[in-house]
Amino acid sequence: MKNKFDSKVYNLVALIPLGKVATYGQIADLLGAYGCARQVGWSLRRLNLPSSIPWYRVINAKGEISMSISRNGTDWIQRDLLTKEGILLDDSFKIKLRDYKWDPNI
DNA sequence: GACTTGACATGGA
DNA sequence: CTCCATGCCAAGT
Repeated sequence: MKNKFDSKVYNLVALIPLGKVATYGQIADLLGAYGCARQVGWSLRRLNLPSSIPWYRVINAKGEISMSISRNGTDWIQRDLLTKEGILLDDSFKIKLRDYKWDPNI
């Protein structure tokens, strides 16, 4: 929580209802930083594990899980957590955004 | 201190 | 829907 940006990201991500997912674009937009989706991921990337934030509910616009390089192998854990929450993936390992996309209370 | 990379989004092809 | 190129901002090297 270096700046408000990070705090907002965590707060917003924490507000994502269980069984729902949000895209970086939505998070960034709600933060008022339209186009700064990368920073959203950056903030999470720095403080995800030591936090109780459901970062795994945040995915990219393609509906895929944001798995990067061997993040200690937490990439598959993310998929597992999502599946446990009822967020199933299709054959292309893509989340059905049509059904699981979070509807932010504007 | 400057350049490159990064868990992305959007628009065009 | 997928792939390429561009833009945003900050951290890492």
